[in-house]
Amino acid sequence: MSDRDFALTLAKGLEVLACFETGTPQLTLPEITRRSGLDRAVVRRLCLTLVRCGYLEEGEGGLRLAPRVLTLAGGFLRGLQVGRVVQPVLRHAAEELDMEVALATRDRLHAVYVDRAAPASARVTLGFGIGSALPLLHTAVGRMLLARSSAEVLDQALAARSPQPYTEATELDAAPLRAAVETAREQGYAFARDEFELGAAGVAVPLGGLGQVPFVLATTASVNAFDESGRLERVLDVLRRCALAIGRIGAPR
Amino acid sequence: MSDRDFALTLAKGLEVLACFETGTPQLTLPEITRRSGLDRAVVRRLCLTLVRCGYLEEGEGGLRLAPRVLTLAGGFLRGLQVGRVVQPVLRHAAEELDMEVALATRDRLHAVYVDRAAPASARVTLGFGIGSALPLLHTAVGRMLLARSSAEVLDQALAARSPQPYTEATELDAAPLRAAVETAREQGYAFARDEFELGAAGVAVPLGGLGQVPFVLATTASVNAFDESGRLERVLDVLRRCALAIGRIGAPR
DNA sequence: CCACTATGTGCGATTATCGCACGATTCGCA
DNA sequence: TGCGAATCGTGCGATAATCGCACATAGTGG
Repeated sequence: MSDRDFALTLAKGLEVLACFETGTPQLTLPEITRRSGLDRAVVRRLCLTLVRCGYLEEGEGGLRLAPRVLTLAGGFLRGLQVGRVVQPVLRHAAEELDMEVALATRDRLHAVYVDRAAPASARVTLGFGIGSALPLLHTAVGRMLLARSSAEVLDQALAARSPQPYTEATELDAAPLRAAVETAREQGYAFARDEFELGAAGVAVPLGGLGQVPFVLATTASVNAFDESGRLERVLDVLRRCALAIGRIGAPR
Repeated sequence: MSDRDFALTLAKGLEVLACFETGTPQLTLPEITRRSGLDRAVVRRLCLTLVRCGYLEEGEGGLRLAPRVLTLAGGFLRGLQVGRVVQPVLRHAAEELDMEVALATRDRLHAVYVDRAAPASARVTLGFGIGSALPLLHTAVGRMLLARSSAEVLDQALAARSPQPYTEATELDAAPLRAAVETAREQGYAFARDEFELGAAGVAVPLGGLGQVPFVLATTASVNAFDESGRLERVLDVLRRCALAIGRIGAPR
């Protein structure tokens, strides 16, 4: 049928795995069948394979991801030297700014946290950690990532944007969204507030990149944290020094 | 050939992915061929598939894991409510003890960090973060996990233990290792020092479990942090209250 | 009691996969 | 420059693995 160099069975198996990316703790066989659009018998056999390979495990009334996927992610993180070089820098910046600081990259049409640090004073968390996926269009991280991605990606993101707003401040029109990304590219940083979470604001700066994929450094805080005059400049300053300290990610090997 | 309910191609593809778990940043096609033992042409086609599905990306002279695996791990973590409930508890405990605190589980024959927090004062890090894999036999985390796993797992771990010691203090004989695990089971906590990293010591306590797989709470510090009399008791006390606060993991859904 | 949904699995046809083989290319080293 | 080793790309025929329909069972709720 399709390509000679494309293992269809593998792709379907990965498709099944991807059904769990949404964070649903448990999925039943019929649910996976619906989400993937594959044949019921095929899904069953693929799931059995995934269980035997240790990527899924069966709970009562459903399947869930196994710790195996963490080990895989660990391989990714170690390859990037996240534990040794990134984490200390983020921690330091988080304390200095008294804000949450994160390193993020892009997976398809989402921004994804690669590492993250919060200051000791932080009492409340938004619940985003390593592997959390955020929208590209309505967050500072996402817009900075888009500004450093190809035009095609921006088009795809706009085409795929959800018609439901996250908050009352969510921008839904294409033109202003394009403009926001363009602004981020021109001024070298992105800023967004209230569009994704009411009361939250974020700033993001670029950080070189690994191959095609851009990385960015971002910080999140409650909106009023940026009210103070000069605060934004200070945040940008710290983030940029932070970016220099981390350097070209994954480069030294 | 083999089972009717086992997708061989999918298993081989996962095998290829698993080659990257060791943390090697880049792998060339011939290297993957060697590690996996598969046919060269097969490896090539599987890798092409993995690239097209977004799990691998091609760098100069090699393949590496793509951010996609992070998104997958994010699904696992969200399913466990790690971001919202676990992380704040760990952070609090880390500050209270002024030590690194981690939640870990078992993947095959390794302990793997599910989440981790370090106190603000921490200037030096061992470089272990989410997804890091630690040996089961020579760490406190690992021994507590073994104490809560089946006897078969312990046997497998002993059979697979590396003949090279990590440090001069690494216990290599089977009998004392079995005894250490048994001790951990009896006294309800595990302690280890110097066996994995010279100068480092760790304590671990159980935390209920999700299905078959046990979870444990662990803390790490330099050996002399435990010299002070009564310190161990205090650490155990905090860790156990921490375990209660997290509760039966993944249970409330 | 029936309709609906979930589940397990046999089996024949299809076709995707395998893995050898041949050829091109690059690179290091003499 | 020229040679050998290693990497790489990819036809192609045979094989066997996969597909997906179909039948059968069980649990649930109206």
